[in-house]
Amino acid sequence: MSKIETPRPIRGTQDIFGAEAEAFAHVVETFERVRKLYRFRRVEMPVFEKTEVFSRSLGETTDVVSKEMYTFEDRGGESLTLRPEFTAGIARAYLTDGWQQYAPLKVATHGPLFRYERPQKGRYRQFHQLDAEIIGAAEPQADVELLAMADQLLKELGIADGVTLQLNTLGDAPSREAWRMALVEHFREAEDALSEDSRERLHKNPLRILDSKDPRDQALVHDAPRIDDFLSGEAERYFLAICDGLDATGVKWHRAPTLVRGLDYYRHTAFEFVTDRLGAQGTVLGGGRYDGLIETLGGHHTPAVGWAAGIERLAMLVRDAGKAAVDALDVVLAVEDDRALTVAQQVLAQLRRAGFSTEIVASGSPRKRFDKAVKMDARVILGFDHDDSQVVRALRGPEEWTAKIDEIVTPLVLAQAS
RNA sequence: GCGAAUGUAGCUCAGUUGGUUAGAGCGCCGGUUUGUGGUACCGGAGGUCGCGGGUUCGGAUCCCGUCAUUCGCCCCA
Repeated sequence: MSKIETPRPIRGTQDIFGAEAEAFAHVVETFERVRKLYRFRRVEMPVFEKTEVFSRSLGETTDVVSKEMYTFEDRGGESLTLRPEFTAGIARAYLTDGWQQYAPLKVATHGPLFRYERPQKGRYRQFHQLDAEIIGAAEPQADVELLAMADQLLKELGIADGVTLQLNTLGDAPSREAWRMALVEHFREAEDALSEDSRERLHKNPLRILDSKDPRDQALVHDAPRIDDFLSGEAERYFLAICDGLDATGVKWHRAPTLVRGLDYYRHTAFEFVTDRLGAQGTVLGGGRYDGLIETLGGHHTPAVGWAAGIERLAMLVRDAGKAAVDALDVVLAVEDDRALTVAQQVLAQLRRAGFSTEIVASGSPRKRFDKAVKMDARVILGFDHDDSQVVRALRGPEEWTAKIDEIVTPLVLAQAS
C-alpha cells in the first residue's frame, strides 16, 4: 500500500486561525459598524468576471492585468478572471444592474481578491479587502465623506496612531496629461541617471517614477515638476475644497506631492493611509477618484470615488496593538465523573440558551478534567461529581456557591450583573 | 520576474570538525500524588531530519537541483 501524500496548500493562500482570525473578524465587524454610520449600502459581488471587465478598466499595460491576473477559460470557452480588485466589478454592476437609479450610490463590501504575485509580509495571492465606493457624485464632499469614514474606521480599530493620511491630487484629465508630459520630458533629459526600473517606467507609467525607492531616482524626483503648476483652475478649486472639508471634519492629512496611483483610471483625489510598521507593505488603505472608469466599460461619464483596505494588513496592526480581545469564556463545566454527564449536558444546554458562552470538559482522565477546566480561564467553573443530590459547585465566581441544577442560571445572572 | 535567509516531533527549538538506536521544553494520551484544587512525579504515542540526486566506508550535517516559508526588489491594499 503506497503512502497517501497530503496535498499542500496553494502558495500565497492562508489558513487563518486563532488570534489572527480574531483580529481579522474584528476588522470586518468594525468596518460593518462604521459603514452603517455613513449609510453605505452593503453589496455582495461575484468573485469572477469576464476578463474584459478588468483588462479594459485597469488598462492592458498595467502589471495587474498583464501578469498578475488569474485568468482561465470556462467550459463554454469564455475568458474569465478571478477579481484582482473590487472597483471594476462594482462599476460593471452599476451599469448592468440599473444601479444608476440610486445615484449617488454609496456601497461597501469586503471579501477575497486574487493576484499572482510573489508572497511576502502583508501580501498574498488570495488576500482580502474592505471596499467603499461612491458612484455618481461629482462634488468634493463625496471625497471628504469617504475619507472621514476611512479615518473613523482606523480610529475605531485603535490603530490610527502611526498611520498617516497622505493626500494628493492628480488633476482633471487635461491637468494630468500636461503634468505627465512635463514629467516625461524632465526624466528623459536625465534618463541615464535613472534606475533600470525607472527607465522602464518612463515608457510604461512615468508617474510611478515619483514613488521609486531607488536612491538614484531620488534627486531627479526632488526636482521634478509638480502637479500644482499644471492644475486647471477648476481642478485646483476642487482640491482646495477637499482640504478644507477634511479640516472641518477633523481628519488630519499630509500633502504628498509625489503620491500617484498605479491604475490608470484615477483622476483628481489620490490618497493612501500609510504606516511604517509593516515593512515594505506600508499602505494600509488607498484609493482616489476615478471619474474616467465607467466610460471605459461603456457607460456615460460618471464621477466616482472609492477606497480599498487590506484586511490582513489592518489585522496585523490590530494584533500588534493588542486590540483584538478574544471574547472571554463565561462558564466551563468540569465533569469529574462520567455518571454526571447527563446532568452536565442539561446544564450546558440551559446555560447556552440563557446566553452564556459555555464549554464542557468531559473527556480524558477524570482526575485531570478539573485542571483542564481551570486552564480555560472561564469566569465561572462548575464542578460535577456523581451523587444523588444533583447539586453542582461553582468556583472562581465572585464567591463560591452550590445550587440545584435547575437553579443554576439565576445565580449566574446575578453574578454577571454584580 | 530578480535577490537573500531559513526548512529536524503537533508547536518552539538543540543536534560539536560528517561517526552507535536523532534529543529537549511545551502540547497530547495514560497512571500516581494532591483533594476546593492551575502542584509534582512516572510512563506512552508521535520523526521518510522538506523532497530528489551526488560525494563518502558512513550524511540531519558537505555539494547540486527542486519545492515551500520568510524578508527585500518589483507591484499594490
